[in-house]
Amino acid sequence: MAFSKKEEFTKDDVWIADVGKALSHPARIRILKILSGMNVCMCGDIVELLPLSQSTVSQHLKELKRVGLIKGEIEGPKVCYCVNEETLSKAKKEIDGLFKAVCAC
Amino acid sequence: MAFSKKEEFTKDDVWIADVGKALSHPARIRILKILSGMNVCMCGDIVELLPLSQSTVSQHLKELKRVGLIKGEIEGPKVCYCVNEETLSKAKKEIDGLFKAVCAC
DNA sequence: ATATCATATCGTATATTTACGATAAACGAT
DNA sequence: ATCGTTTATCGTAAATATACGATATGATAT
Repeated sequence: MAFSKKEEFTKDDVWIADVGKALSHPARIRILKILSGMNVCMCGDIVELLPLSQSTVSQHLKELKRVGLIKGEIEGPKVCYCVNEETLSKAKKEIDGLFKAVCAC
Repeated sequence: MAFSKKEEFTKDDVWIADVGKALSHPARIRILKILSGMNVCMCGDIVELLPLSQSTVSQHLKELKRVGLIKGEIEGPKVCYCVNEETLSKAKKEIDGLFKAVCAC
């Protein structure tokens, strides 16, 4: 973006777009699914389930954490990740609202 | 992406990610909302409602069209855009499914 | 034929994303 | 104190995304 114009949009639209961005890579969709159901899950476990290097997975986790869709608790040398139900719930509501506003579905 | 590894994920995950990408810019969220309710809408009308140049808006429309969230019909010299209820409906269902899989919401 | 209008595409600059290996940082165990 | 384990960050390269002005395209009207 040759200096992005995101300031010129509403907070709501920017937030939905941010969630969209977090969901815009299949690895991150996969990570969310992996974390679901589990109470916690280590980064290393996720790395083993994905065709990506440890550092790349760490970046994807960071992006999901940035928007708040997951959270990570440091537990000794490990970090235990889990989905953030609160933000996910908010995201679902916002996206539902968008679809409701945009089409009859 | 130093040659993306998207082939290594499931079709479903790639598709949801693709929808996420289409929704990952506030201008495109805005465009969807603008098109909603209207049967059709010209590109030029949208340009006037956004703080972006005509060529940039055209690119955003192209991205939305790529995933199928909107469609454009050529009508004389104009192109009339409208939301694609069919794809939006599918997108809503898939995203709902993701959220249902991922959290209790 | 030519002028006009609407839109897409091209060329370009800059920013961001994705990916990796290598290294650093933080902790527990020996 | 040093070692192994786990994760984050740095450095880097290549691909994409965002934005714009300029130009091309395609259709209608004169």
